[in-house]
Amino acid sequence: MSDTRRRRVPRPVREQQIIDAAIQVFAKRGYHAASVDEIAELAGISKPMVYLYLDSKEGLFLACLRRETERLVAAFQAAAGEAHSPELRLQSGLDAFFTFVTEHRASWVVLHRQASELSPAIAAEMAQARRAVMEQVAGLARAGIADNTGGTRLDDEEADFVAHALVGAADTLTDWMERHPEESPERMTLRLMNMVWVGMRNVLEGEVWTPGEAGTTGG
Amino acid sequence: MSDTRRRRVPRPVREQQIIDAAIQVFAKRGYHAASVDEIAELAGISKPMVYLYLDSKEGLFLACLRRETERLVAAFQAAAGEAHSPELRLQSGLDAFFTFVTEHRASWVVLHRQASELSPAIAAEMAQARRAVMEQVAGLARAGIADNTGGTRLDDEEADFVAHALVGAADTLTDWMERHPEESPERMTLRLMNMVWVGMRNVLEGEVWTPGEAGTTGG
DNA sequence: AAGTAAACTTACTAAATAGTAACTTTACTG
DNA sequence: CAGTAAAGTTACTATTTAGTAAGTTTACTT
Repeated sequence: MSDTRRRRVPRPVREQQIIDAAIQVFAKRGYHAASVDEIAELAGISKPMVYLYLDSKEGLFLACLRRETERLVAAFQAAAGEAHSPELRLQSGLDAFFTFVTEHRASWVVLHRQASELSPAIAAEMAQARRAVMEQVAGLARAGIADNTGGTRLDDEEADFVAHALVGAADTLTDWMERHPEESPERMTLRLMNMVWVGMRNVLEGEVWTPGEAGTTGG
Repeated sequence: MSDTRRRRVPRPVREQQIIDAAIQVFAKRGYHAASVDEIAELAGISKPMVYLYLDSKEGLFLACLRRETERLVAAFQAAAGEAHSPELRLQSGLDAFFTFVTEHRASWVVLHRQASELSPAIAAEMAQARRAVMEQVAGLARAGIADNTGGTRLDDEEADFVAHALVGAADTLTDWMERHPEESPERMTLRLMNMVWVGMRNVLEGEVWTPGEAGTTGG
């Protein structure tokens, strides 16, 4: 309402608007089915502007990928950095993740659900972005469990296993969240921690689950 | 070597070969980037045959989706059906899942990593296929936990939460498996059960994880 | 060994769309 | 109030690729 006909937007602002639009369209259609024309239209400009500012469709996608990865990792780190124990850091980090995904659903789709159909250059950058997220979680898992058990340290392989399981669970749980809009990110985190935390300790303590011993360890 | 120039294959056989090829190409390139020409060439025939037998690109993709979903669900059910307790059924089911994914990696990519970029018709079928898999796991989770705790029953919402977390974890763990080829499906299942099973019981028993109580319940 | 139906091909059309060349318009500066 | 650089446009090309029409070849029957 402040300015209905605000043409002539300065470049840095326009670039972000283009990326905003691109994220929506990429998420909705997928990389190939997304047309640069549609992105340009949603951004309120014509196609050549997109090419002038972002070089190519691939460059545009990479810009989206970079910006959103940065935002997600920043949110995760900011949240985890505030907490005082490793366990609380994992909680805060998961919380930040669910909050981010709730508020930027399209971003997450772009970041995570475009595994195939991409050029090698994009695939490489994608893998790296994924590794960055995974490394955050793996770090917390490793530190958290080591702390709880008094010094024993998960080796990188096991921490990585845990991180993959956690990120995967969190990812798919975003589908569940869509059908349960009443569920807050905080409650999502609690539920997931409930499911996973005790088990994570078990893995480390050698308290192995074995088929057939159902119910003998608990309650 | 049995027959170097085996032209003129009967239709049912050729159809399966086309679907085989399509799965590889769809998994490698994604739905849109995959060209019917490439699929035809990989199948050892020319493009019009694909259209004659499978109607359209969409029909071809749906055929892939249906056949592989059927196979996965069948493998899961067969494995789970053999076991005698709900807990063992979940174990067997997970085991079957990891085995399937190991042996048919491309199928899993097609089934699971093509969320966007699809026509409404395909998206609908995809969602249904996903629900079928999810329902298997949710059923086992519900039954398994109810059994262990002596009759208390997870409501559908919670069983669904658990199922989403499990399927999501298993999905992303396939990435981890790729970098750990020495890890058998059986060991994957054990690790995941270790991480998750005790926690699942906790969720149900109201043994709530709360921030700050780290390490008070365990060893 | 014809006859025939199923298996298969070549060679096209039509549409979509990434990317560009050549231009026009606005806002700001001296 | 010119001059100019940044912001923006229209109108094209070149390529890719889903889908088809019209024809050819092989295997199997009688």
